[in-house]
Amino acid sequence: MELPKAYEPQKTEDKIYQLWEKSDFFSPEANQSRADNPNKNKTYTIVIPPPNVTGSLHMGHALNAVIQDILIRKKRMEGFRTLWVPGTDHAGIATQNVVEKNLKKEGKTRFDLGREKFLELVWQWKEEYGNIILNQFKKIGASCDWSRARFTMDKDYAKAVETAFLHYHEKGWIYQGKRVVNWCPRCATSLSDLELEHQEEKSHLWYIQYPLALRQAQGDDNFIIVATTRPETMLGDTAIAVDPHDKRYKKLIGQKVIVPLVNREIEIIADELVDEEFGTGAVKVTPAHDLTDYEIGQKHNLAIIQVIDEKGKITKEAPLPYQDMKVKEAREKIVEDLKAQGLLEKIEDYTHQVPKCYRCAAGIELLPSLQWFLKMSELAKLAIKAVGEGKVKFIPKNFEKIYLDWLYNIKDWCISRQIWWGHKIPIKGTDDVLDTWFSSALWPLAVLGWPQKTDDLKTFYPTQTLVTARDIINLWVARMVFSGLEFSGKEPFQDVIITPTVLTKEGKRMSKSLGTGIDPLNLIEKYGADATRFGIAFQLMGGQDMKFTEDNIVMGRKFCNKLWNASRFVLMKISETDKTPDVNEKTSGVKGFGEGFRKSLIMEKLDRTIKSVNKDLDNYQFGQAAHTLYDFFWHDFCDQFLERTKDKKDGQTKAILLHTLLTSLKLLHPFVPFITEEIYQQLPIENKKKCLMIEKWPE
RNA sequence: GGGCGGUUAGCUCAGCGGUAGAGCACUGCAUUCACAUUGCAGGGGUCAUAGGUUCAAAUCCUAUACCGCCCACCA
Repeated sequence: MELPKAYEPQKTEDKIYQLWEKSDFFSPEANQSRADNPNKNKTYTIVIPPPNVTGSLHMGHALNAVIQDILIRKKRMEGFRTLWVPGTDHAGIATQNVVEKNLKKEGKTRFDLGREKFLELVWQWKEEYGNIILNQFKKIGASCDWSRARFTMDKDYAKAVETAFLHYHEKGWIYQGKRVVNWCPRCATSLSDLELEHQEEKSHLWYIQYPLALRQAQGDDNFIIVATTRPETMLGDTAIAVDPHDKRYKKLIGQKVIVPLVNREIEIIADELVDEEFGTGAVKVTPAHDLTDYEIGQKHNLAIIQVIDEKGKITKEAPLPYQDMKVKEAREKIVEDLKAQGLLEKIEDYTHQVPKCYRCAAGIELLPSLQWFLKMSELAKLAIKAVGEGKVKFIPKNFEKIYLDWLYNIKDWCISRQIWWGHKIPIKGTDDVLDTWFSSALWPLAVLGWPQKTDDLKTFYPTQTLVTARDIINLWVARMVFSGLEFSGKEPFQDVIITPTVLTKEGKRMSKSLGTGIDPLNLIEKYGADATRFGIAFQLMGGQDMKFTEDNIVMGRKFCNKLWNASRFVLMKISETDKTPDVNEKTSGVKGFGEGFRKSLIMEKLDRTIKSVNKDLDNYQFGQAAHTLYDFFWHDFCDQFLERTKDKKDGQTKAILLHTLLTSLKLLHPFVPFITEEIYQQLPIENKKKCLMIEKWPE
């Protein structure tokens, strides 16, 4: 068979992917063809981190998919019953926002449509776009079992969510209460702490005089000054607090002051939570709109006056002139009014971190709201223990700290959201839906059929390896660990590989809105999926970040071409005689070519390469393995050995050529599956399998 | 404010106690014999800075400076 001179990925990849899909070897039922397979009763399962139905493939997904595919393909060749479960996440707020945005183009809001109609639209969106990203995973060569694809709002999945909720409820861990929560005025919903993003903002510290209700003795100040970053919340002040040890204010404790503009009389109280070093050492207390203030309020039995509502506007609890103003307007007017009354002592520049919604970047308000909470103390203990005892391991290990720090300081989880797209809270009279992460937390269990006692659950749970990004270690990974333990008694996975964050070459975050992203599909189109995969893998050297450069993909393409042409050479060389060398799975299986076969330099190097690649992959050192394979194949095999065979025609040389090529193809297959499969299909070997994908992995 | 990671050739990164390496880029030569997406040869680095440990430090320790990320109720 004549191979073209240059490898043409565009002509090969779809064809090869179809070959694989037709073979059914992506499913664990079909890939156990070898009788001599010592691993045939062992399973190896990965569940994909389900991408949001809003998105399309970005470099983070590509990186994530490449790693998982390398792992699963190697295990499959080792004879494990491998299962890689794909799927998508309904991504509550994110998806709802996308659909709302579309609606806005027609000048409508979701409230114009009503809940039912709006949800129909979201489902339509899901049907239309939900699988796009999964199809893009196919482009990159992902060997998922597509027949087992799941969506977090499938009917069965909803059953799992309901079961989990009711289980917690029965245990008394779920409660409803009015608490000060993070509120996104744009999305009109509560958010958990993990759903906030902090952004630095240049603002001011306003120093405001609060006049004392009773005039003090001559010579004393007749007011107390507080410093605040949020003057507008003074409308809801119900106390002034100072550090109990602060000598400056000792004699004022217990005195009353008048809240300017509001004319409410409030008390000066003492509380340990106040830091005498900051500002003036006196702080206004607004229990309705600040967590620390809320805490102080609880201790001192302060009234909670809500002056900001769910739309980010000033409520009727505030004086008339400010009512219905947006927070920002109210702030400006209040500062002006204070100035006019001579109560504004000074304004300082002040830079601080302000919370924003992680889905829409709107400024977060803290306000009292009736929400559902999940008690976390016992669940956190489970998750801590799993990592503490080494049942769940993070790679790299230092990410365990992020996980543990969060769990040690855990607060109860606000699980209700006031949006429409999601799992409804299974309690009558509640229209709220669950935090999208409540359902994601059940992913490894639910995709395998839990709470039903399915065969899949029995066979493939717990899974082995989770490959994910570090920004969802707590949001997702920690919650999967305690969910898995609570509902099955088993950790949902053993190893958690935290992938590097893909940055631009300049070291900036890749972002769609900034236009700094690189579309992996463009790379695939331009260089081929294998080149893209190899380029990515080559760069996976264990750093926390990865400044992405296309140069590596260029390298990947060159390497694939080298692989292609070396294979052409070997095939030409072999066809110089009629006799096809008898190459078996093991080096020793090559008959009739004498001792020289095993003792040749190239065979020794091949052997070292096999050992090295196995060791690296066992330790998840993907980049190192790729480098080793590159060096061996290009420099040892092509530059050295292959050059020296050009004037040789003996059988032994041919056997070594074919054997080394075949072994290299096997080792390279997890990295560059398409081209290796395409070449394998052309090899004149005995006992040829239907696909390289299920050939025996070299050990 | 706390924590984590980074700072090595023009660029992206390995090396982590014993005479500086790879890919890409660059220079010269070769060439239609698997591959020009090639081969051979080569140029290029006081390994962020300052101290310290050691016979020996890019590599260990301590500071400092930038860069990135995570966490945090200093109003």
